[in-house]
Amino acid sequence: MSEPGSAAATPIASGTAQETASERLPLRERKKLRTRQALIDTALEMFTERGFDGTTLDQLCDAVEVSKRTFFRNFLSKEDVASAPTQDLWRVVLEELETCEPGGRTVLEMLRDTLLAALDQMTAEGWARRVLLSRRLAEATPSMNAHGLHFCDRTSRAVLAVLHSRFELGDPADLRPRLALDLVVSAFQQALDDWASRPGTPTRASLAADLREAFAAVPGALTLTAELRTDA
Amino acid sequence: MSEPGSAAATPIASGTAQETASERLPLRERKKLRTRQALIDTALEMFTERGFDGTTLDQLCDAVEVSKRTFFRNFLSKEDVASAPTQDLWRVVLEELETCEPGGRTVLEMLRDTLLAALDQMTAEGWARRVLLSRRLAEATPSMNAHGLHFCDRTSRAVLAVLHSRFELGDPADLRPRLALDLVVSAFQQALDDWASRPGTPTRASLAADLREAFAAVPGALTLTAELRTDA
DNA sequence: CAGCTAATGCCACTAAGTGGCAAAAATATG
DNA sequence: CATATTTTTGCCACTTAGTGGCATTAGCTG
Repeated sequence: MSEPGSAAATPIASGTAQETASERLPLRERKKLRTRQALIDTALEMFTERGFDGTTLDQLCDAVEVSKRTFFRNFLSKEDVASAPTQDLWRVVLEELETCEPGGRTVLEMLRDTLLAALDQMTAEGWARRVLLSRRLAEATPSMNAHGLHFCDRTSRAVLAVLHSRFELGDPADLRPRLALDLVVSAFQQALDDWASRPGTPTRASLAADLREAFAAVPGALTLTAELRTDA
Repeated sequence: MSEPGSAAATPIASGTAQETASERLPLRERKKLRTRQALIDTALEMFTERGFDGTTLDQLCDAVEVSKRTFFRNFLSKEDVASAPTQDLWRVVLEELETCEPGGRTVLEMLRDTLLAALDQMTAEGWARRVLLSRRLAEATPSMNAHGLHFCDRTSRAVLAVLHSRFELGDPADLRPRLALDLVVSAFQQALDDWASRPGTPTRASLAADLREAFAAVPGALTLTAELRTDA
């Protein structure tokens, strides 16, 4: 059980009041989650410090005191461990999408709001910092960028499947839903880039602001025109 | 000289009339191009036959009678060789973009027309078939899909750079150009998917038709709305 | 405490990708 | 035509990502 791809998707109903969502699990599960988190944190640190290619899996596993075999029971690849933070967000997006109501909005607006709602739920300690490191690594490392893009693509298709299963979108061969979705992804990526390249310590709130700004620019993209430069 | 990434970007001015663009090169260059093309063709064949992961580089190199070292002087990775056909198209898109005139069109229209113009230039024998095989492989092989997506991303940025250098697009932090570009990429991918999944033997002309259709759907993507399903 | 289950560690193995250097082929030069 | 020069190739050794098998350990259950 518990294949690498699917994170910890087995949260047991909580007993008391406030819990970090990982408490009250059987000891075994908690231990698993701890090593998983240790791998993510240490990987982000080491990759940032010595570079992605400059860090071997053996070094990472030594640092966390875990066998390489165990690493691959938790993650699909070396790239995978470093992109885990972003994957958390999209997993929640998918969950949100399962229960949201259209309420007269366009698909684009609905997806934007879902994304923002999911972002509001990323309350885990240090999440913003992890996403930041992850993003910067992706920019600097081709293979990580490729992996992230691939994940994005798979997630897009999953989102599209949920849209089609829950909503009436007419002809399944209609190209518009995927165009709208790719627009959402584009806005998200762009917001993330801007957010990550800003100096200082970005917060979840500032990411939300960047997201809103990116979405606001969408309508203008269609009518944008260009003039030949006169200078240079 | 001649790094793996940059294909044959050194076409010498032709002497006589009609030439396949690779003639009249020094013998050495022609030989290089021949082995390169042999690697591409054989790779597409073997990958399609026995699967991408079911074919080792050693097997491919044996079949073409070339050392593995030579393979890596021509291509960046195992994935790279199989996505060469698509890369050819985008290289021409970039060239076209260097000389095109805005002529009152929107950026979106200009990019669409450039893409169609580039497509018109893909006259190499069997190009359509190669793209078809390449695309189907990408759909079936995660690592190839990731590689293709990464290439797309890099190319997008290159296109964006050309746009900014040649045209007056206002604030460089403006988000609209990239949104427009990602829309173009989305339409392209979608057209390619539809084209490749159609039965029979797709042609360049039918790809052009799919492309026009995809672009026609763009404006509707913004205003698309959804109703909750009543069935199921 | 005994017995079961599942995660882990260890070992050996395949295959992608890289670097170095000598052999060979193509081109330029006398 | 022979030779010097430059470019390309082949070969070999090496690192590292990723996988499969099996014994061991640690958490769970009656």
